[in-house]
Amino acid sequence: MSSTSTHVVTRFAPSPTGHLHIGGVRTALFNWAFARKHAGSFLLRIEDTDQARSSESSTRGILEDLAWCGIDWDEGPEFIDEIGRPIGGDPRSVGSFFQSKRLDLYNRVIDEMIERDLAYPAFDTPDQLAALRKEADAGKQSFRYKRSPSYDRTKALERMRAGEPCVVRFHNPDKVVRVVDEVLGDIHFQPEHTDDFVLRKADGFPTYHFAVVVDDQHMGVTHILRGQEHLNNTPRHVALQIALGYRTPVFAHLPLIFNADGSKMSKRDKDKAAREACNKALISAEMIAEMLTIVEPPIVADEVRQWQSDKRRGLSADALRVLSARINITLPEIDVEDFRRAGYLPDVICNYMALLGWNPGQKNPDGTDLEKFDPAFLAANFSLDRIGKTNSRFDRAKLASFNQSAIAAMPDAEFAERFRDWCDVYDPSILSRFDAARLDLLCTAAKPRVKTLSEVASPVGPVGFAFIPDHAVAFDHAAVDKALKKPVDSTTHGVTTGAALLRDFASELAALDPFTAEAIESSLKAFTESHGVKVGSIAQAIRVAVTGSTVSPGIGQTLAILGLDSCKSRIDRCLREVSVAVA
RNA sequence: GUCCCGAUCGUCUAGCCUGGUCUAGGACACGGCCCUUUCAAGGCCGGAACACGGGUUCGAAUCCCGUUCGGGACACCA
Repeated sequence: MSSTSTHVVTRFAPSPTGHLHIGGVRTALFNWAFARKHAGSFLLRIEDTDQARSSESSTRGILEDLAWCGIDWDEGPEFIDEIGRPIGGDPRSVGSFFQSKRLDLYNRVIDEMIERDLAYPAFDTPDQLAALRKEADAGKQSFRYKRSPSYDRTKALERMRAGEPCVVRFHNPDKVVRVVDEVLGDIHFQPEHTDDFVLRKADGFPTYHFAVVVDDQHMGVTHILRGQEHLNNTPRHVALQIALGYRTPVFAHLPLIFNADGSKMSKRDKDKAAREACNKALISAEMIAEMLTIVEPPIVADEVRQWQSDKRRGLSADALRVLSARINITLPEIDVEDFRRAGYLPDVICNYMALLGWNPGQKNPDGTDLEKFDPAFLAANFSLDRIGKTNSRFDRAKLASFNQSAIAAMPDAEFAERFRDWCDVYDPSILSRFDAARLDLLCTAAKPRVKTLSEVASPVGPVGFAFIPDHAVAFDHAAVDKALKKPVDSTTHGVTTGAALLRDFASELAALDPFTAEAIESSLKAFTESHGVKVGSIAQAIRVAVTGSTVSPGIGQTLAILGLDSCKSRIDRCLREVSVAVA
């Protein structure tokens, strides 16, 4: 492949029938990286030839998702990203980038093909086709449509011109088709497996196979990187290209990505997880419907029952979100939007996805494999020959680990900014509940402990204590026993308890000014020295009093985040409850 | 069922093309220890894989064939 003579053009061509799937991110990313690497163009084309399933809102969502990932397209629908940068456009005048707006082109090509008998109208009804399929099935053969030898072309053309509804099929020559794939090598498909597939549907829209070939030609696409599920479509595309005298682009079929259990990653996984959790917890349809009354449109118990019993049924994204929050489960992330909401960083997502099927094959200075890199590195190092052949499983734990280390490596201020951006979109109330200084403290404490941004705001996350009202702190029994009631040796007070130490320390705390993490820590040091106790014995007592558990960030940070009033209130309440329990 | 593709630790993978340096390396996860006011992070250590069978060769994870297993495609969806 000579990189000097050809201007590389790659493309990502989603159909706008939903959100951008995480698997789509990798396909888009590889096409993007390949174009960048060769100083070519990456274009985005919207394949909206399925009139029933395509939607404009879905198109917008996909553009947003791609842009958020940092995958910018040189050509395609115009879009302004979050920092006001324009993406897309049509510098070579090859648009439109919506297939639904290219019908004239497809029809011109179809007419020419019919003229040359490269294509022909067919009038079979769906029922007839179903019967043929059934017949083939019974004969243990795979069904393939071929024009019958008795086909009367003249008559068929007359019927078509008379306006009789029909599809147009490709008159596929019986020839061996060779597919050259940069990942898989040469693959040969025998003539007996070719078929006369449909080029134009009865509704006048092109099929995927036809539109893709025409568009790739007319848009000058040189390299097609796509999922392996398209491998069996490729001989069709190549046969069409040959018949039409088109260039054959370079193909690279990417290995597939599955769930950890080997199942297909699908939107239905969210329904499955929610359904199983409801069943396990014996939550009735009525209770679920009750939880979902706030969803628009409201969902009634009958619908819930159907959803519970029928695996093929799905609840709306909103409904699933509300339900999962109410029953306190985490839904599996499937779409880019899910990962964004969960608080994964776009660069980390790109990094991790790139590793599923591609590997830079380089070492770090310490001898370990180079695995962590940014999009710029990918753009500079991406190559087809390092794409693997084996399917992979999506490992959320590894993604989370990458995200955690990326977060930990960030300066505090940057992390706080990222978290504020996240709040803006997903939970703006946090921004009004915490003043700027407290939010910064919270972020500093959370940063080394969270894997995602959403974890910062989670009541069960490492700084969850800050999101619980003072009166609602639940004191863990075992923690209370261990940190407050168990005897503690003090050189000045003899045998005492955490609770007693806590009472003493609380008054010192009240006198602290300023109430900062550093001041609290040094006051704590002084207290332990004067009382001759270990730091742990008092620190754990405080921790249990203000968080209800023995786990929290550093005690200075923990108290500073809460502020003096909240600390006092929590400590008082704890002491009260403990003494009641003791008495 | 037919066609197509694939096969290295639990998972992602390096190594394979250009056989020996591989008693197979790394990462995530897991277990242990250390550090420590808890948690997280960090440090150290550990268990863990060439699917199987034939060939070629002095020598095979690497090349060839077969078996098995896994996956994909078989629409007027894309």
